[in-house]
Amino acid sequence: MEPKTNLTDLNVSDFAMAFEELTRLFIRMPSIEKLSFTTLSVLHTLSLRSPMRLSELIATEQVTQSAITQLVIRLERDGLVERRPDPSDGRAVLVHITPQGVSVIDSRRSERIMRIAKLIEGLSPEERGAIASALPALTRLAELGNE
Amino acid sequence: MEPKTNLTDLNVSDFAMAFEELTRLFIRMPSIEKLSFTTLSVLHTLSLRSPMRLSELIATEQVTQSAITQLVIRLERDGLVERRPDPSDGRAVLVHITPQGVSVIDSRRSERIMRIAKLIEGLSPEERGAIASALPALTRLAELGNE
DNA sequence: GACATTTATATAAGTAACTGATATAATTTT
DNA sequence: AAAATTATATCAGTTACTTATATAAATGTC
Repeated sequence: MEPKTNLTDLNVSDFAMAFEELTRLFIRMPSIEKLSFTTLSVLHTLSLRSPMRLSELIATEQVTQSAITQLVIRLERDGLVERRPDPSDGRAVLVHITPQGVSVIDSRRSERIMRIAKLIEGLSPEERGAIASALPALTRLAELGNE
Repeated sequence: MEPKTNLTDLNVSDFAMAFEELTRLFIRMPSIEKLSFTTLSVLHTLSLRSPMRLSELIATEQVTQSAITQLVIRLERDGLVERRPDPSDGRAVLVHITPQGVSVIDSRRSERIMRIAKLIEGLSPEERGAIASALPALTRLAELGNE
């Protein structure tokens, strides 16, 4: 019998190392799309909540207001979002994700899921179980990270 | 007593969703550096193994050979790597990471570790334990992903 | 062992996506 | 109403990419 390690405290450095690798792996995964990282991040944000103002998008991304304005114009040109006026504020622009925009995110997600499934096949049932048990905690960690 | 869920099979879609958020969180984390994603990725690769040929770096990144050549020239200009001839092949260039290059990676890593530590404080001991138990499996998953 | 092919990198020219500075127009504050 | 603030757009300049092509060393051919 192996010792119960469930109460072992979490070594932050080990965690960071593991996630450094996983993050790289994750980012590289869906290699088909030709969209930049920032572009995909904006689309992803909009896939969680749409519409959003340009100013709200600026807060979530790490680029300037000018960059977001131009990026959203390109996204609209490509049919992935629509820009509409905000009835409650004549200055503002509400960015709506289009069905086509949603499908970009969805298809990337399903490609990622397929590839992850292949990797997971290489794990033992115990390893899979350990990850499954940690998922709720990992999800909560991500939530904490979004303030 | 809670049911033993260690043998529960891992739901890939849940896993992908959790990691989608964690990846975004992770990427945004060290916001100080002004280096592009590809640049940091090359530096990180070199922090794991140095020297490497340009051609090897091309294989690990998702940009063209031309882009890598230019990127490494910029990294050398900034003192983060050195380009030296390969004694065993007159065509090749060996890219060595410099101490300054290593320190870029290290300081990003420690900043990330500090921020993660803060987040982890918000988890319960049980949650921390669950993640700790999953770390070996997650590390192996990342290894599987690197072929 | 010259000749053709392949491999490793560099260079050139063009483009896309950013930055910083400034402009415009709507809203809010005084 | 005027002044200050906020939300977005525009402009000019820069950086990091792309594709196509060049160069030079190594390898394979006969």
